[in-house]
Amino acid sequence: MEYEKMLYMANSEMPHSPHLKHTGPEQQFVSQSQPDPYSAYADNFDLSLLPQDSGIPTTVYQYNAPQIKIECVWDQEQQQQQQSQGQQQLTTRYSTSSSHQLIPPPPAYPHSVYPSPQSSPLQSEFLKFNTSYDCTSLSSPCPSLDAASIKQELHILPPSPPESNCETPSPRSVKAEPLDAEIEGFVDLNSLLQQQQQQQHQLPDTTDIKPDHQLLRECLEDTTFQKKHNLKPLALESFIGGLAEVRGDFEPVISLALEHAKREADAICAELQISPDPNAWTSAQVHAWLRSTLAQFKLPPVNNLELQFSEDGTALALLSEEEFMRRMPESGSTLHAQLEIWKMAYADQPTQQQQPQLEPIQQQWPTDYQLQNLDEYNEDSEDDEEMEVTTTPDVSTNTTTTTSTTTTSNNTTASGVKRTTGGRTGGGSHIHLWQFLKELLSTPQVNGTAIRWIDRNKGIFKIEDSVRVAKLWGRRKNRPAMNYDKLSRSIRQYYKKGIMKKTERSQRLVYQFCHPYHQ
DNA sequence: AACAAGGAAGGGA
DNA sequence: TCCCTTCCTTGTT
Repeated sequence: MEYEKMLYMANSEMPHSPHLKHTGPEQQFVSQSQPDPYSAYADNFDLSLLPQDSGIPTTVYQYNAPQIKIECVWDQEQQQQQQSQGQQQLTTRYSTSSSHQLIPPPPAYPHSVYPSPQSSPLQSEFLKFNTSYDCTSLSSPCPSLDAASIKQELHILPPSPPESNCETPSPRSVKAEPLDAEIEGFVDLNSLLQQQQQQQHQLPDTTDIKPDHQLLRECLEDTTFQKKHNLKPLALESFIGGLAEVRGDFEPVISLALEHAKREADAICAELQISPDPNAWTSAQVHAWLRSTLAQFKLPPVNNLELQFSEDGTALALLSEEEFMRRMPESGSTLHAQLEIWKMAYADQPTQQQQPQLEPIQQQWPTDYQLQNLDEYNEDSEDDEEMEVTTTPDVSTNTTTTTSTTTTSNNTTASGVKRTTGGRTGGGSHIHLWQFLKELLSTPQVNGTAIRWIDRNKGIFKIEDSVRVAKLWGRRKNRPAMNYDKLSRSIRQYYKKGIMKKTERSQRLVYQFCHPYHQ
């Protein structure tokens, strides 16, 4: 169900324009007005074309999720048939689909699970979620985003931008080979269908049997998510022109997922009277958050929670997933992943939203308006003038806007290194470059294609996408002309200051933090 | 061409 | 004064 969401793009307008619509086996696209603009969502997935049994390619990379829609309805036989019927419109519309057909996963990978060489906490969490997921919950009329769904959406992150010089494969090439560890993902519909069939076999006499992909139908017909976020179907034409053009469309989805996380967190903040910034939590607030998250995910309560976690928020944020797992084998992964989402969500906030802990109840996540600006901030716009514009948060949104302050929260980490949580002021930021790089490194789910750890213990990291890292740095500092040449010059200044050093074996784009800056 | 290294000048807090 | 930013040259990959 999650990949379905990727087909809809956040849009500020209702989808008044005619929809592409399947009308049955003929698969004719017709233009018609819809009383309910969302009613076409389920129709876009003509499940009658799916075989009832196995034998269909249901394991797909998330990246190519929209392609499953094409592939399911567009096998070769149908193509020939429809061409012979002279359905010029459809043929034209899908004339390039053959070149976009899903390439089967490499044979080295198992059918249902593509292992990730560097499975992130979020990925592992999703895998856990995927394998233990109760199919019946798919039909829930209220598909609120839980952590797993957010995580999955976070893993649809597009690869590096076209102008990038990194080695990240393009969306086209990504289909044919193992993906970058940080962006690969999959949807195993086959396992879902098998679970559904098993349930049907186990309950042969129940009247609740749902034939003909009823489960998927219910999922697709459930437009609560789309209505809630005013989403519209993704125009298939955009795929004809190449996935590169679609790349930017994924970013709103990512922001949407982040927005969900932030809003959920916002509610929890209000309930627990805690800051949205985990680094600002006291030990008691850490315990409150842990309990709340355990309850939220219906995880078993942990005995001696206070004894197990004596850290404050700053120290908690530094704990590894392994440490979480060691302390809480059943829940550690989920809690760590959830904490990563909180950290990532808070790190993305503009400075005016990052306030000291004086009034935690007033600390809010970005408003929709600010998230929109965040999208602009994240996208690779060449229009640098746009970034110079300072905006005032829109008080008409449904979150409370607080009085703007330009406080940058400085915390001291457990290692004693001063840590700044990435605030931005109107004219740039006081964040140091090395702190910014660590910030990027701390969110591999988002920035793993741009910068990643080579050896975290030694503080060695590699800039995979120098252009992107430089752009991110320039945007953070409000320096539109920033490029890697300048950024690397700044990094080299750290050699003299003892913040960074050259690696033993000099490698391009590989740097190393000096102790204790990488702690 | 992209990157590495480093000198020099200057700006902003 | 610090921390970059910007520009530059030279050398390497």
